[in-house]
Amino acid sequence: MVVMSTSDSAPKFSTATGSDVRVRFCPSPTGTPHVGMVRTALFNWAYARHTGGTFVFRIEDTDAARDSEESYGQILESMRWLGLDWDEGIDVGGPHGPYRQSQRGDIYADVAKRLLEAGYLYESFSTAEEIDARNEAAGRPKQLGYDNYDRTLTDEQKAAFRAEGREPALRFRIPDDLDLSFDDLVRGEISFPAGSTIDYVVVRPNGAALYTLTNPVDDALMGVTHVLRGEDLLSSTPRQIAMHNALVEIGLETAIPRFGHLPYVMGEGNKKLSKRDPESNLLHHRARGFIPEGLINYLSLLGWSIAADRDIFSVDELVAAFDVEDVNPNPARFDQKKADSINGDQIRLLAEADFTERMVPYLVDGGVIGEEPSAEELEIVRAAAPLVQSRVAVMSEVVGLTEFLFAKSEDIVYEDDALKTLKDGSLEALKAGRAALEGVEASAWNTEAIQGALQDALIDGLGLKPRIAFGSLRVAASGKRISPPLFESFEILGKSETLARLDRFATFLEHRE
RNA sequence: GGCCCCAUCGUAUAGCGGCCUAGUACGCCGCCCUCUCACGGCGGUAACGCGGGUUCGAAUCCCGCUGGGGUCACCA
Repeated sequence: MVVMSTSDSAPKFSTATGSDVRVRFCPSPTGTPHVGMVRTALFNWAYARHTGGTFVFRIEDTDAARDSEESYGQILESMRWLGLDWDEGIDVGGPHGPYRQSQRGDIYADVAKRLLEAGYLYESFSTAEEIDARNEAAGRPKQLGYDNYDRTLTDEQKAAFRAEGREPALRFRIPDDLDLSFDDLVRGEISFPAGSTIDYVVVRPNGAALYTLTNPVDDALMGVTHVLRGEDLLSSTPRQIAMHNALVEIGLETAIPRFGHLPYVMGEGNKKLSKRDPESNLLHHRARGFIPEGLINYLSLLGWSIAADRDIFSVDELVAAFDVEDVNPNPARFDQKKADSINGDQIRLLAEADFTERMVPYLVDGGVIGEEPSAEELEIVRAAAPLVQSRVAVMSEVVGLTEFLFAKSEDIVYEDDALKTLKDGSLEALKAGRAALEGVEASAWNTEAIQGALQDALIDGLGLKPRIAFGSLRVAASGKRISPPLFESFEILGKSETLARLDRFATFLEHRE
């Protein structure tokens, strides 16, 4: 028996590897940047950098009703903040521009015309209401959707519709008896049976091309070899492959891109992390104090891992190790605690000077220092940095931890939980401590001297437990139960400010009795 | 409902037939360090959804079930 080869009609997928790899990130600018979107951008970028290929960045703003310039700006800013640079696309240009789909209308009109002439597209006059009505009349479940009704419209029928003033949408004709299969980069072989994919609209009656056309057309024109995108697009892949087949046939491209569907990023419960959820908002994470290194590190752990026994790594290490084929297909939950922990680890890895610089905008935002910080303020920031670097998981925490260093003694607020830690003898310790510090020469006012004086007077002299001895001093200085190391803090405050705080707190305690 | 995807500690993952009495990290608990809190160190808690196969041997391969998710727009 002779087995007929089907290879002539079988789809030809890209075989590009190494520096021939071309991937793209193509968000549509609706709403604030979402962590799932960022993770998609990250994996595309990492794959391009890993292979030495090309990373294309284009914007799919074909829906004027939903797209916004604000969102566009936020996406660009986020990409730059994260350091995800692109080789072709927005702002940097390239051979296949423009890279905003809203500026490529003529291109889509031309391709649609060629597709229509070649018979891949047909005119469809059915409205959603008419389709529903027909399904109902035929006892066909409404969920089955479009019924391919307009495929067989005669010229007379079309003319009649036009005579009524109706203009057709353009639909793509899905081949009837062809299973649509592909080898997913992260999931392996996936096949959709013939008949499970229905004809879909690619151009509106007003001539506006839809994502269903613009996305594959631009991938073809821009030479994209690997499409790495969210799992939510998985079920639309068969119709895109059918479209790519047509694009190959009309000579717009030579091969179909390979597809890889990245797992969802889930939120609480079992739902996709929604746009409403603050955890999904990249800007929110940045405001809280995620550093790019931390966010990238954590996000790459959602569906991927660098090694069996390690999860803290640099962006360079990610690039060196990343391969889409290693991506895990199951959905991952966004775990804020783990994310914070990873971010804290990355913060600790920062050089002290780098960390110091990064503190500044958070301190400005927190109202702790001025928009244009004074030299004195910056000096305090510099001195405080090493005290807090190992104490924060997110940068915004530096505000609460250091604000007392910039405050005036009269502005210190003694917090309730701090006051509760005070035991009998606190006032005595406070006064003894004050006396001891009074004896430290202003010219020798440093951590060692401060610690020595306090140690001698309170621990050795009065025989107090360190916890008792220093507890009240801590509250006096910061008003809080938790603070950076005491002696260092006193050094930064300076002798007179330190004594003023001890005096003020002593007065406070006496009046409270 | 049709079609598709997914299934290891609470979470993220390692594991791609024997190295697994299942490793790591976060979380949680305990201890140590310690002027508070962190950092750091040590230890503990906790998982292969179920049922059939295949195999000398299965977390790993196959089938079924169950469970979860997605998608069925003139949005992207």
